[in-house]
This record gives sequence, C-alpha cells and structure tokens, in this order.
Amino acid sequence: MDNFSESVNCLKCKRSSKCFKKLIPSELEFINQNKTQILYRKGENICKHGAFASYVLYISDGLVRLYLENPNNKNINLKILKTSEFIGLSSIYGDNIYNYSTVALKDSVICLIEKDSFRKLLADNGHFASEIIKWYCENEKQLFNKIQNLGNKQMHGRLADALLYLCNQDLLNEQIFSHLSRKDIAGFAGLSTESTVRLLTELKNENIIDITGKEIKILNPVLLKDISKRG
Amino acid sequence: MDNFSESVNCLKCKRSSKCFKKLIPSELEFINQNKTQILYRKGENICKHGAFASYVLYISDGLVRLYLENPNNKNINLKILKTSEFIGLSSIYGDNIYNYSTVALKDSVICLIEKDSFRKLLADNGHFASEIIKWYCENEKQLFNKIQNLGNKQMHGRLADALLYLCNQDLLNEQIFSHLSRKDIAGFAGLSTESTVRLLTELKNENIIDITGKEIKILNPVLLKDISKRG
DNA sequence: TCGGAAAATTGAATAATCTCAATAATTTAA
DNA sequence: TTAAATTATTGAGATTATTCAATTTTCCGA
Repeated sequence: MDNFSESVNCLKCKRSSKCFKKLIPSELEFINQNKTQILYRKGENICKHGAFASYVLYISDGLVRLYLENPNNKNINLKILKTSEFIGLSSIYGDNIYNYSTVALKDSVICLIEKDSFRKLLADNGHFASEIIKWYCENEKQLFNKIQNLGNKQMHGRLADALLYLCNQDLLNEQIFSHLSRKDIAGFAGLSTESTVRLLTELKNENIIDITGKEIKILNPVLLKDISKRG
Repeated sequence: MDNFSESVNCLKCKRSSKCFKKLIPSELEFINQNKTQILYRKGENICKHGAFASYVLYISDGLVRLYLENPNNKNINLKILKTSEFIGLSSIYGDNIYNYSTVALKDSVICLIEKDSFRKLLADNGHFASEIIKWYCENEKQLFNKIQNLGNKQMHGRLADALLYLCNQDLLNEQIFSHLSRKDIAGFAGLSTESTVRLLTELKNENIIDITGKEIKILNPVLLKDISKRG
C-alpha cells in the first residue's frame, strides 16, 4: 500500500458519507487533522480479522469485499462495500480488534480516521452519532438476513440469495462480477466452489440467469426470488 | 400479556442499563413519561419477526430467547437476553419492523419505550448515543461469530459453541437449561433436534459434559473449546 | 396419583453437500 | 506469442446431517 499523495481535505470532500454532513465545520476540520489516506491495490488486504484495530476506515474511492476467514481456505463473504462506506466501525469500542477481513476488489483509496477522534465526535454530536446508529440498524438487518440464509436454507436458496445480492440495484454500476471469481461467489452463498458452479449451470440451463464470461445476469428475477424464499 | 400494575419510575429504577446513567434527570423523566410496562408470561412472544415495531423494548426483569423463525418450525436461536438488556433497538431507524422474534423464557417485565422519544434522546445526548453504539459494537461481534459458526463449522463444532455460550459466566446464575428444551439447544447449534441429542450423548459418554435431567455441565472446557475451534 | 400429551431418545434410511481427481478454459508473465 | 499457472468445470464417491418411525421418558392437569 502506498501513501496517497493528493490527500483530500475533508471539508471539500465530494465523497463524504451522509453522517459527515451532520458535522459542523470545526468538527470536519478536526477529522481532517486526524486522518490519513492510503491507496490499496487490487487484491491487497485492507484489514484482517483479529488484527489490532487502530483506525476506523472509510472508503474514499473503491470497491471492497468483506469476509470471514476459514482455516481451510473456504471464506464466507458478507458484503461488498463501495465508495463512502465504513470499514471496522465496531472497533471503536470493545475489543479493539477487527471482526472480519476486507480485501480491495480494485484499487481503492481508504481514509484512516483516528479512533479516539471518532469517539470524541460521537460523544460531542448526537446527530452524528444518530447517523452512525442508523447505519448499525441497517447493518444488523443484513447480518440477521445472512444468519437466516446460512442457518435455514439449502444450496439452491443460498445461491439465489447470493445472486440477488450481487445483482442488486446498489451494485449495478460496479461491474461486480468482473471482480469476482467462482470461489468468491461460492463464498457469498456459503457453498463449495464446485457446488456453486454446478448450480450456476443449472440456473443457466433453466434460463433463470445468463452467463457471459464472468458476467452473470438475472433473466427471471421472479423465479429466482421464489427459489430464495423457498430455501 | 397483562399490564403490570406497579410500574417503576425510571428515575428510581434499580435495573437501569449503563446507558441510562448517561441521561440527565430531565431526560430520564422524559423517558418515564413515554414508557409503559408489561408483564409477559413464560412462553409468550414479546416480539415477532416482521411485525410492526412501535417501541424499543427493555427487559426490566426477565429472561428472553431471541431467535429467527423458519417455515418448517426449525428456528435458529441467537441469544439469551437478561434483565437490563434491550430488544429491538434496530427498529428505531430503518424498516420499522423487528428483525427477529423473542419469547419469554420465564415471566418477564418489559418496558416499552416510544421510539420517537428514544430517537430524540439519541440526537440530544451524544454520550447516551455512544453507549448505544458500544452495545452495537459488541452485538456485531456476536453476530459475526454466529455467522462464522453456521457457515464454517460442522455438527460437533456447532454444538460445542452452543454449549459454551449457554454455560458462560453471564448466564451462570440463570439456571438456563431448566428453561430450554433439546429443540431449543438444537436451535442454538443450528442442528436438528435428533442430531443434537445424539451428540449430547456422545459428549456425555466421553465425559466432556455431564447431563442430569435438564441440567448440562461442562466437565472438560479445554476439550470442548478445542472441539469448537476445530469446527 | 393416573392418564394423556409432549419431549427425549434411538435406529435406519435417505438426502444434501462436499471432497477428490481429472480435464478444460482462461489468464498471466516472460 | 507461448508456456505456465490459475481458475473453471465435470463426474464419482464419500461424508455429513437430516428425516421418518418407533420407543421411552418426562411433564402436567384432572
């Protein structure tokens, strides 16, 4: 990872998250004084599960995969993070350790914000804190959904969920599949790579999805959602 | 559920969570004005996944099981909540819907706090909001841990995790197993009831646990943790 | 205390999913 | 551009876990 030469001033940042809009100029300047920008190259780990977490990370510009590591190299992918999203928020309090790993799917500029500074802003500014809590509300919902999938559904439903997630509106402009291997998709579905490949072929043969090289498109979202629902 | 006649004044409440200590008296009085207390009997649902969430719930005195529902009556249990814990915090923002179901394991007194009031306190008092964020940090860690278990481990590891959780320090005084069926334990491990029973017998025969009626005790925590770790 | 209902247990058969191995396709680096 | 390395695909066999059925035990209300 390199230092990123043209570090942007937080007060002028065009990619600031909604929560930063709740800060008054002096608070933004405070963050600006207590952050660093770093460029991570495609494939580099931005944080590792279990590592000491000194900073809250913020994706100034990039695309990141968030996952849980597994001893036998069979990772579980949780989500794709885009520009203007946080990484490792939960290290501000508690164990001071990252709860998951993240890797850059393409070259990504990451802001490292001092944890102490972040904490101070939360305590000083309830509106800022409220926005962070909003984020946690949505986050919790996603995690419960993931638990529901892994715990209750079998292969077909799990893969359907993964595809619906990866093809959703939010990621539409990211050409997400060009950055993902079959193993990555398997990680999102919580399946082995081989099972994933087999099921993808099935779905293709049933004209539920279309596969062109790495690109996957959903042809029949109604049916796919039905598969997801039935598990 | 009944109305609970002796509704406690929040300013005098002996069971207030750490976060309430951050409120000034007028804020506590504000909560007091905007809450109701209800008694839920053992076995009654306190909230249901998908139901409209008008309140943030707080366990004034009780014991609660939090779970995700499954169409084929095979629920996933997430955690046991005790006195002084929140239920449904994440409904304050977002979908206005509970992300999970909860059921009283024994008669429980629950405070229903108006969501709008709660939101107001968060925005007004950053220290209060910070305590809530602290809670979310810990919560997220637990959820990631659950995902790790369901996604990466097989039967033995999953049951070991469930037992370690149910026997942990925090629940030691709750006689937790007297409130749980084999099906409930299976729900914590994410297994079928039959598999759970079989494995419990195995663990007992290997002297790793002791089973006396409903009560389960861990005899060899080192070995059980090892089983958990190896998955 | 008795009788029925619910919960726990056990075994056998079945289903789901993974692993391993072999091959094909694609990408990368020299 | 070519060769090597990585990734994707396919099949067969093995493993893991569930389901179903039968039986035993426990619990609860009359």
